[in-house]
Amino acid sequence: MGLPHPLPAEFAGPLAERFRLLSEPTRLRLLDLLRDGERTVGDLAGDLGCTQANVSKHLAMLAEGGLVSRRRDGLRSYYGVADESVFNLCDSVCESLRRHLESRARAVR
Amino acid sequence: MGLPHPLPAEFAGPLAERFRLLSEPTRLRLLDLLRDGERTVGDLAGDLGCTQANVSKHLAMLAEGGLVSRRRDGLRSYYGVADESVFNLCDSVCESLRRHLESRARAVR
DNA sequence: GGGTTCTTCAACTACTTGGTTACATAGTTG
DNA sequence: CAACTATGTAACCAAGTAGTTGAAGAACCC
Repeated sequence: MGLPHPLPAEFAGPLAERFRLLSEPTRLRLLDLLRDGERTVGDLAGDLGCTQANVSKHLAMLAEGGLVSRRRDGLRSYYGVADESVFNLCDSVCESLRRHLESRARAVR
Repeated sequence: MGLPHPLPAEFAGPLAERFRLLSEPTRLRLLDLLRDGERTVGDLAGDLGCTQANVSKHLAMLAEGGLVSRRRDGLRSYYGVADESVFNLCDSVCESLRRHLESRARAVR
């Protein structure tokens, strides 16, 4: 388990791709909005204040990467979180970020 | 601790920035190469087979984000991992990726 | 000092991508 | 069927960025 070391170039690509999926504020907010349960595209677009087409595109990316799931019911598509582990990831990064900013602040002093 | 929910837009930006730092194969391989200890720029460039300028630029980004540290000694700059938690992150993502690919494969069958 | 080596900065190119607009598709309701 | 609604898709534009090349900066040796 874990990563091979040294990391072969073939592994670095897909890994980076995965991180890239999370490197966009709108996508992160989408995931967060889905945290409480399934939502429709228009619904999410309303909450985020951006166009429906834009949201649809981001959701398609997330779905392609397996982070969200899609369920069609009549007119609407209901999207939901497919991989809860992303939230642990975000928490981890948040902590690391906080540490960094704190040491940054300490350095200024 | 943890992330605020709902996630405010001001949080999504820095969080995404952090993920973006990891969304590049060359930068991931650099971090991996540093896993065993400090290395110099030219050294790393040799291992990766790319130009020194390129490596230097990537390292500067990682340093700006607090993921690597820099120590100057005479002619060379020695870079090292400043935040070991990135490796846990990579492991997590790797696992999630593996799950996704497996379910993908199962779906094809 | 002059010369050398390692590192970094600056300008440039090619590519990627987030966002919008407009249109197409599919389902629903009258 | 026709009107309407929700979603997805294609074309396009602007901004950001990875990589190269060339020159400048910094520390060592003679």
